Amino acid sequence: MAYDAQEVEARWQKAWADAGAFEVEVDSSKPKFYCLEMFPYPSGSMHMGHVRNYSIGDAMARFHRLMGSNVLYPMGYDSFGMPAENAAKKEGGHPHTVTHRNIASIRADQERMGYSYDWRRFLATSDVDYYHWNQRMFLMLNERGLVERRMAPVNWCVDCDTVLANEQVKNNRCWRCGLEVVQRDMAQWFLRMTEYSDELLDELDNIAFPENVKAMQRNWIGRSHGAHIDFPVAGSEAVIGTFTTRPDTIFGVTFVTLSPEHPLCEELCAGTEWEADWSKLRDECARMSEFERINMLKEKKGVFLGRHAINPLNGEEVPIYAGNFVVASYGTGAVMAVPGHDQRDYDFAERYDIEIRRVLLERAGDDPDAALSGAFEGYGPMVNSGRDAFDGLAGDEAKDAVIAALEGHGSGYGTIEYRLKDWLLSRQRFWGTPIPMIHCEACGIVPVPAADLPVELPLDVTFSEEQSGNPLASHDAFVNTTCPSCEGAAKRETDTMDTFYDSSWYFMRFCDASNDAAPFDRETVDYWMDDGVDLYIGGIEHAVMHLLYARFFTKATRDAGMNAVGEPFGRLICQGMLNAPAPFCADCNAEYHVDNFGGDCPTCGKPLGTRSAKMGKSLGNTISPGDMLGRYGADTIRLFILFGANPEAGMDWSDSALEANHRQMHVIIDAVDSALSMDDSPGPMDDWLNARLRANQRAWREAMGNVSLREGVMVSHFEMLSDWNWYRHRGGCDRATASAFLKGWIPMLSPATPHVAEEFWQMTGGEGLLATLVLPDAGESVGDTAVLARETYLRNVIDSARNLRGLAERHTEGEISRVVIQTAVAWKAELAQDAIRLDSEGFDFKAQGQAHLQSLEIFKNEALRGEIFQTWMAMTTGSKKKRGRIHTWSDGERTLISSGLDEAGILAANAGFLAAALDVDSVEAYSVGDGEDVAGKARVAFPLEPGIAFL
RNA sequence: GCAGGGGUGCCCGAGCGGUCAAAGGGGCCGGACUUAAACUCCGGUGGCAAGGCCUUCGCAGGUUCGAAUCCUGCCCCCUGCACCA
Repeated sequence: MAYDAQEVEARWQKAWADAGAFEVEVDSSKPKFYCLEMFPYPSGSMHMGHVRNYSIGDAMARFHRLMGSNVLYPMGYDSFGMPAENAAKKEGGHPHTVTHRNIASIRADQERMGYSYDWRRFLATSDVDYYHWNQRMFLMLNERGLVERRMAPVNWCVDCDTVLANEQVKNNRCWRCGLEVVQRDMAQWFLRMTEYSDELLDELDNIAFPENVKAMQRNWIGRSHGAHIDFPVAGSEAVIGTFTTRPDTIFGVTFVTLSPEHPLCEELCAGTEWEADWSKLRDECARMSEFERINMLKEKKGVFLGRHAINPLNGEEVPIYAGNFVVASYGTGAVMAVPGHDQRDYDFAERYDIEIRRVLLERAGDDPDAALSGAFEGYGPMVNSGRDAFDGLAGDEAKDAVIAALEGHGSGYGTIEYRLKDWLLSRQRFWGTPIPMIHCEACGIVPVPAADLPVELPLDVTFSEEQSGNPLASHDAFVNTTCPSCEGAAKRETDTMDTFYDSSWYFMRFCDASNDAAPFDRETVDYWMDDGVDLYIGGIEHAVMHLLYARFFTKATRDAGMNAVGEPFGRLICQGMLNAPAPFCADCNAEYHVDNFGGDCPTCGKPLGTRSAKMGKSLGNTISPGDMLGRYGADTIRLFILFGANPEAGMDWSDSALEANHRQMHVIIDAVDSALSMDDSPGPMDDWLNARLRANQRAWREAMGNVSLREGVMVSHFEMLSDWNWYRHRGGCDRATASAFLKGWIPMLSPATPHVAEEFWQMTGGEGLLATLVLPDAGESVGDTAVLARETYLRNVIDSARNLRGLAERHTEGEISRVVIQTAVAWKAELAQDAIRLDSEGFDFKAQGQAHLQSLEIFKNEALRGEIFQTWMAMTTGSKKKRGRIHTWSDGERTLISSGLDEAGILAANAGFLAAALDVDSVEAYSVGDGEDVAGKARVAFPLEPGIAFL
């Protein structure tokens, strides 16, 4: 077959589309498989990261179709967001136009790759028939008390002109533009995600996410068990509330630290000599840049506020400080300081010469008065509490006792703190879902009634570079409305929703994408979402944000009765990085733009080397999918991507490997061609090929089922081929066998290289489209083990002979021209059979092996005794370095031995083939004793390991 | 600092107690085919050696009859979080 990838691929893509091959509906008679890739933002054209993501997903979708599943595999676009708005400003258009242009482009790229999406389910979140349902869901969340509007200090990005959620701030910088984030106080809309903190955390134990993703989420939620403890201020009505995870150290408190922004600070020191120092510290912290903050980590600073706090359990007065290391937004923004048992407090106490007190022992029985040379942060029995009830208690017992005492005094209680904050939802941007709320002077804030939805984004807005702020706010027709409650004049909310909201439930919309009466139908979603999305593939960058929001949302809709499942994603696969070579300076440990290839390091001037680095714009080491498609076609790229690395592993782009994969495509095509031109001539290799097909299919099913695509492709695109080659090499040429082999093989080719596979399917006269075939399980035939083992035996003999050949050449004068193979003498084979039988009965060879041997008839032969003993030991117990053969023989080998394999017969029957494989004129094979003992090999001959002599 | 994941032959990568000098691929070398190959096929690719032995899976120890695989310590790399009380 002539291979024109462009023609073949376009033709089959059209055929699949015409046949609606990938369109699915709920069908409870079949197991479902929901395969989903993380929602792409349509940024123009597809990049290699996308190609890897979708090639993995498509292979899995196609595999599960072959396995008989009803596969839901949809595609759509997360199309709200700033880039389209910025592009619209640049070209003086509307983000809607930009968005749809980009969607058309990326979709065309995806279609060229041959991905098997059910395109009827296509959706774009910026289309009103999607965001309508965002608004409906918002009303639902509001009714359930999960929406809240409150003043809050928010992270503000000046460049993006909007607020950011905590999750969207990285190192105090905007996740999108990298500009430093500033704090502002604003009225904002929140979703009360913290209502689900515990479930979000606890359910992580039960879901199949990669460990690192779970760790990141746990870390992000940051649940700490501890106690709230109130420290009254001496000579004042004020009380300092603190949070601690170590109530067992309360008797070691020697000062209390407030964050400089804490409202009590000013109250405590106003008008005193201490005020100036405090306000200096506060201002310093307020205008601290990220860089300075990191430097500051090393320097713990504090100022005394001139007042003292009272330890509620022992009445002691301890000084109150403001400290730059206390975070205002975590816990209460105030910390009880225990320098003896907290390293940070220890450092602070040393610097300001505050008492360091031991109140825990490292080991029971230690000296309670032993000085501390650093903080002991472990758990140990309490000492020096001054109260009998506590000394000696340790760990949880100690904590519980202290909490009980605090609760008894009314000066504290056990509590739990979370690092997780509510989801700040509102954005002061245009290109997002309008929040369906109305501000009425008379009635306050009123939700838009469901019947009045959707609140649509106006299309008659012109964007320009000069504009600042949110165009919605100045769009009178949008803003001015009437109050649904009093019908008076009112104004619409002009904030729009964070785009992560859109992607928090899209996987449920895909299940029922054309529903125009509700976000989705419950029965439909319960069918597809049972146990969650079966395979969710995407990047690690969503480990916290998207995956946490989506989990929260699914639980909220579950509690609203909209769906049954609580965890949206059953199995998550985070694809590894895609790397490509980039110039690298080893001395500076820096990577540079590809423009520097072959040049010198811009920093130190030394010649640059090369290193694999994450593919990206900044280094310019990207590969264009379009170029590669034009050169090699989709199938080659897909094969390269899947065979290059397993989905979760990092992967290096390599032009030479890509070319090698393209050659592999040609080799497979040649093999299929050859299989189509066989004669009707059954031969001894037919059974072997059939057995290999069955064994390979089993291995392939297992690998693919585990998403070990590299292993799967290795079987389908490499091992099947080399088995075919071996079959031919061994003289196989039967039409019926070849045809059966192709029927089994071609479907295995389709997950990775669907276009050529479909072409082959047609060439071989396969029924219908391969894309919709269900591949029957080939199972296993009883004789397979023995058939495969016989061929393996032959190959092993060839391998050993090849290994020996080099040696033989050095010890033989003249050219080697023939090989004599002596197979093991009959009594050795009988011993082997005996050993295998005993082993299967659980015989203890160490304890009874020798006695058994001595009881055998053959052992009476004194001349053979030494050899019999050696052979028996080699078979059963083995030596120090090598285990007995009964432990190393494969099932196949045991079968061969037990069935009394005629080794010499097999070798003699294949003498011609062996001679060719070993590059000699002739090969002679006989059992030891049936011919001359050439080169003394008779003694070496062992069952399945014949003596081989080169002459 | 904390957490998660890693370090395997020239390179990429599998293996995770004995069948392991270690799958598979890339590269390189040799042979066959061919007018010629950048195609394809076959073989080789740690060292010595008539079947055995020595050295090797980040470094150093340990457990075991036996360790790439298990344990301890150390070094290095990647990823995330980071003054979280």
